[in-house]
Amino acid sequence: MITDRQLLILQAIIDDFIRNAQPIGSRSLSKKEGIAFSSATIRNEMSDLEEFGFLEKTHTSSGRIPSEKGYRYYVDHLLAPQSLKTDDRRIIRSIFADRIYELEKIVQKSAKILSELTNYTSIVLGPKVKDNKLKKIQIISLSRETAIAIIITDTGHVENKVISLPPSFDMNEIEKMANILNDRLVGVPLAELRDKIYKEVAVLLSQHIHNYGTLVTSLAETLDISNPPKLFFGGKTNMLKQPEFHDIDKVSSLLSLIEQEQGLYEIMKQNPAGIHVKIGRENNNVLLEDCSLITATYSVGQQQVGTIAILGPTRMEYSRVISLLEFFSKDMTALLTKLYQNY
Amino acid sequence: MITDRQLLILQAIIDDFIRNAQPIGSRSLSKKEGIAFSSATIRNEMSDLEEFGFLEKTHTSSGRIPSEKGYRYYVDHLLAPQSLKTDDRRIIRSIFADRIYELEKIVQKSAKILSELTNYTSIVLGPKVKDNKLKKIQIISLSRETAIAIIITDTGHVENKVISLPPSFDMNEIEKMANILNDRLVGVPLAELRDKIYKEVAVLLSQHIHNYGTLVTSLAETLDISNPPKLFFGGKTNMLKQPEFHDIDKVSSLLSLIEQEQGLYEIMKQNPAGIHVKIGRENNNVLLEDCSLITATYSVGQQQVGTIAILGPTRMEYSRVISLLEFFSKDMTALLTKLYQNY
DNA sequence: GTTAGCACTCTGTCCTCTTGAGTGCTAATA
DNA sequence: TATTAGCACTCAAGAGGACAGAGTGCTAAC
Repeated sequence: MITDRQLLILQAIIDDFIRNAQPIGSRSLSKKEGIAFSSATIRNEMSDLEEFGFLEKTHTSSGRIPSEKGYRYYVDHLLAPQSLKTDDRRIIRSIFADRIYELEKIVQKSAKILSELTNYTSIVLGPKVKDNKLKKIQIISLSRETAIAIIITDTGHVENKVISLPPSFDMNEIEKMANILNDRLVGVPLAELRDKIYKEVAVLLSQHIHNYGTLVTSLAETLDISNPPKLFFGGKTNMLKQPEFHDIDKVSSLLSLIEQEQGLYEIMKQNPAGIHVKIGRENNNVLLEDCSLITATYSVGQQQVGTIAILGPTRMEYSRVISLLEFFSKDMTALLTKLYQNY
Repeated sequence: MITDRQLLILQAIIDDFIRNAQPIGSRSLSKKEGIAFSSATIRNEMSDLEEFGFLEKTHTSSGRIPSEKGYRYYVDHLLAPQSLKTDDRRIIRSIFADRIYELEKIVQKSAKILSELTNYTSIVLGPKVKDNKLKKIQIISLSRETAIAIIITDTGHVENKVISLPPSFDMNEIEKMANILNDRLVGVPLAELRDKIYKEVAVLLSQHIHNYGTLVTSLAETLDISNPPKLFFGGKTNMLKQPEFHDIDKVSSLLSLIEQEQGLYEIMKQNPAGIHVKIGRENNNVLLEDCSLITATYSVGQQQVGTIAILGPTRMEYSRVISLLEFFSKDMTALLTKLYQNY
């Protein structure tokens, strides 16, 4: 079994490594405050910890560094729940201080501030709109061939799409069309609009509008708001500041992954409520082998709407980042709930 | 005076350096096709070219590399107008092939494709909306305290803003308000909306609407669409592939510049029509000392609406990039003119 | 005016040596 | 029996030297 002293040493090593990014040896560790045993004793304990798989060596006579398993144990058992500095609280609160009504702007600003606070890369998966329900749809004619559909959802999200009109469409019929759409589609989740248009609206349109054939397809396809939630980033280049990423090739492929978005989206979207830590290879992605990803979710009322994550090296300040995200996610949820729940 | 043979040599050196990123010496140059003189002769000519300031050495016994002045001469006088490969044409045309009606999407896609085609970073300054004229404004109530203003411009650009309503605002007055706004503001350039609201609309609102005081401020401030045009990027990380940016610190500060946007925006916004090349320090920015920026503009009809740029190392394939941008800007202008001019 | 030849220079690479920080093992100690 | 001191050993990183390769500038010959 693992002893208390071993845990003390493990914790000291990981804390030190997170700070200095350097392998740490028995002698320097023995000089640390709170460590009262000789370097020889520490060597023995380290050797045991290595056998358990919590530590690794970079070469035979180097100091030890934490292994993935070591970080995992540290995160699961050794993390002292650190309370946030008032400064940090204040800065996070400032995100929500301005009266901003657009969710996207809040999300964008959050990404920026979280990356500045942590010096890592922040990724925010914006609110899922496709679960939102249609509140109102407006159609405004633009030219002979095009009109704009403005879609407003129950959470206050607004989206506009250009729809193309059939060649000989009568402008007077726009209002009729809008009425039909509102009549039938209000309250329908955005993801189901397309279906509903084909199934219910098409019939009605055929009764009231000339030339409805191509119009139905055009409507159904443009109102199909199944576009995945947007990803927002902050501090994309913060990775470059970390000593473990001073290798151009590593950093290059990592940044490509970030820029591509697709890969990260897959990772972000499957996120259960609460705070989760994925360390190194737990991310199931070669490019993220040396990274850890800490995710948190935010909600409107009880409904979880988005995910926020911090991406850093495995040698990440877990404690601080977790506290930040906890605080942030609580505040964000509170704000969103207040703003949008009663629509 | 500079002789024809010197120009031939200068051109050969620059072409070679653009390809291989290695200083080039007299002997290897003498082996090149089209160069019929001995290495000694070339050495003499190179020495002259260096005296003129067109070439540099990295150290006393190294081969030569082009100086900024060398590139400048090359771009101004030696560039053979290269015609585009049909492949490239096809790919650029494909941007405009889909029936996309939203300008932003076209711009975004352009940035992506141009960066893929060149392997450099592309930057597109989106259309200036503030010169657009208001075509229609719609107001849709959202909650007790908020409503959405939808602003449509003569170029088909749509923007929505949340406006906050005074506490005891009567919902029935929304339509009245919208009518007043439309009546007074249609045809007004977006940049002047704010002014016009204070000067003309305020009076009218005071006559027809209770509680108009805070409403006017709220309207004026939210409808103030002086937000600068957006910047779109493609291939932000392409810089990392260039051998001259294999230095982390250099690349890090350059990417920060790109991520900040502000600096680049300043550079992009002041752009006269046509294609322009800025080499190294001509960019007036320490971080861009080793970069060249080639910009082109695009228009709707006669009105120039945006700028597109390619950012690469000074050792850039000027000829190819210029051809690409020329072709692109012509096509883009043609498409936009067709789509939006007759609104 | 052009070219051949030669002495010289600088970079990059390879090798060796040395130092310092670390380890593991063994024997002495509390 | 658990801890510590001591010692031999290992490895990385840095310094210094030797050397090959690619280049230059200059001078003299063509």
